Amino acid sequence: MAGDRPKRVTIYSIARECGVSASTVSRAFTRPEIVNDDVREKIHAVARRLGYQPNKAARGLATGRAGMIGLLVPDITNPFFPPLVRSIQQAASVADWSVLLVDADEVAAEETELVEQVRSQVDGLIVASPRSTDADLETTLGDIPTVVINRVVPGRPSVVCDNTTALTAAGQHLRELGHRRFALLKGPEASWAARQRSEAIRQWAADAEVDLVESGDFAASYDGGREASRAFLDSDATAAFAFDDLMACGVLAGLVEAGSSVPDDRSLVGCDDVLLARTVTPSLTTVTAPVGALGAAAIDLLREAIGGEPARELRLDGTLTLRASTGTVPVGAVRA
Amino acid sequence: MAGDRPKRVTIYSIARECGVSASTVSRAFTRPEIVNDDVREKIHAVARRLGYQPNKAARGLATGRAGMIGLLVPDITNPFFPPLVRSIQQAASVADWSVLLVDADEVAAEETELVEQVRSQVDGLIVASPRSTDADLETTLGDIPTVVINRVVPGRPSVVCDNTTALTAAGQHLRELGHRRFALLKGPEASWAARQRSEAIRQWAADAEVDLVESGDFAASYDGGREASRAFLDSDATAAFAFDDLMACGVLAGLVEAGSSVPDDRSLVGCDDVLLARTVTPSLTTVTAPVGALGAAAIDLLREAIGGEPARELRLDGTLTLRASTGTVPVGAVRA
DNA sequence: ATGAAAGCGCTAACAT
DNA sequence: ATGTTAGCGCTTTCAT
Repeated sequence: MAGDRPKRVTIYSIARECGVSASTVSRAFTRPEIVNDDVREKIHAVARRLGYQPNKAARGLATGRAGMIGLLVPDITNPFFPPLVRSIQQAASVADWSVLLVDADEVAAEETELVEQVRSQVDGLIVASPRSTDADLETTLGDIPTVVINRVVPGRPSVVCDNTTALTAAGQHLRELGHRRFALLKGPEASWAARQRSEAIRQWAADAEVDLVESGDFAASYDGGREASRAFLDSDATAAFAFDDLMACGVLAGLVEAGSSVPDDRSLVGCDDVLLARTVTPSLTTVTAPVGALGAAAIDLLREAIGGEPARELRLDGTLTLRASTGTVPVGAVRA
Repeated sequence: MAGDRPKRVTIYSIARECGVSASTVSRAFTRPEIVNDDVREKIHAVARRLGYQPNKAARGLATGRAGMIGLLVPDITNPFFPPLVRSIQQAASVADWSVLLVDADEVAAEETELVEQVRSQVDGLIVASPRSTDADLETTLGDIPTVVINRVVPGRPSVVCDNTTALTAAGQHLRELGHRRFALLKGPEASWAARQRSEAIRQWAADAEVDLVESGDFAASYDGGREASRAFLDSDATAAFAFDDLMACGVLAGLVEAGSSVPDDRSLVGCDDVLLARTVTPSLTTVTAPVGALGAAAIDLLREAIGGEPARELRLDGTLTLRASTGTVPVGAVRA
């Protein structure tokens, strides 16, 4: 019967077993090169045999480095975030960081409180698409190294997915399909990304000299999209930009329910390219976000921030992905 | 300019500021009732002013309680998990636990290694739908309090969603719609839930005296479903049970592509009732899992396990949710 | 190259 | 009710 681990395995138990001091054991793990080959081998062997795992809390206490980062998301339930969480976690683990996930449940007030709670236990923070105001963020974040995803906060390192180019391309695409009147179904005003996307589309519409009717903001959810579909129907636009894919799916459902067919009667483009975008019928023309790169960049920036390097603002371009939700404008729809 | 927090705020800085000992400060937070009202007030006031946050690592070191639990999921990207993660996190936070999320990326070998890594930093573990074998789980888990979700592991507390009743109801429903020949599109053999679901359906089919053709196992993913759709088409079944909604969506896509219409030509039922199930066209008849209750129960069980209480095995019933993917058997499809 | 000792921030006896 | 002290497991000077 192997595996009779009586109590906890610490550097002390190992030290005793090996006839060395605890410091040597510690060194054998943290700076192996400075301990003699034979004793290092022995220590490692014993450690493995005993199933030793360094106590991160203790190490953190001693070093001031927690070995953990906090990841704050507004809504883990939103399909945009799980892949992002994964990519961040993967990048974090190569930097030897665990990830403390915190879900704010889409309420801004929670965000600041939650940050307050985790700040003592982490080396740094990644906050994704926060809903709080800049001012609130600034005061609760204080001097804890933080990188912001999909938002730009003055003085903080950030990495955003820039959808401007792709959204412009989407507009052009629709224009070539004959559309001249567009609906902009706006996302939550509190979302930086929503504002950025709206601005990009506004800009494009002005340049392209097409009509744009804005409505919203709507919740970044399926139900928000249902609501938005009414606005789409009420406008006499033939094509719409939804804030994100989730909302677009709701719009789709609303349109179908109202007897409007996509893409035959109306065209629709989403944003983010979440799983849903591919599985919905018709599949969504959307802007694909570079989620993997986003996560990796966030970790890089965080490392820099902890190292005291100046804050950088990264922008990674989304790319237009053509699918089935966009088509030629229906005959007779083009106004005089 | 407020906010010049010189160094770190500890119980000592507060103690000094208040002219009391550190222990009193500590007590003011951990057992407020045993310290005099006036000094408690003062301590709290100063703490608030200085922005004191107790250092969880230190507290954990001293108490042996980490204030953190680990949550291991096989694939955060699978839409079943985010709502579960949320419900667990909410339940955990009322027990004053933070949640360390660990994504195994669907590879069983990772699971044991990841468990190894976090076990030292958490009070307990919740492992959701693990893919590892019982034996592997048992050895890596060792004596760390653990509750298992959607799987039964001898000797461990567990809470599962029992889909037997609902699946049986689904079968009955389909039978009433005239279906007599069914396809069972099986999920990953390593998944306990998959085996359980298959068994339930097998049982029902035998009792109901209908034909059942099994195929799989298929990956619990959209692509797995695409693959499974072939098997469905090859069998001459008129209705199929997919392992889960995600797979069902893939099946749907495969059928559509092959020119088969749901529910006109074939019926399909999923399982879990993830967001996708509602948004896909046609929306999926599926078994709704009580995700909130699952999370709450898991935390309860974990608390019990940590308290040394004997392991309980909870089963929470899923409920059948009728939607648009099931319909009457097509004329002529009923065999002699 | 290794050991001894102090200390990270906190809690928990044990005094008083 | 409050102060003193020791110690959680680890790292890190400082000696040797």
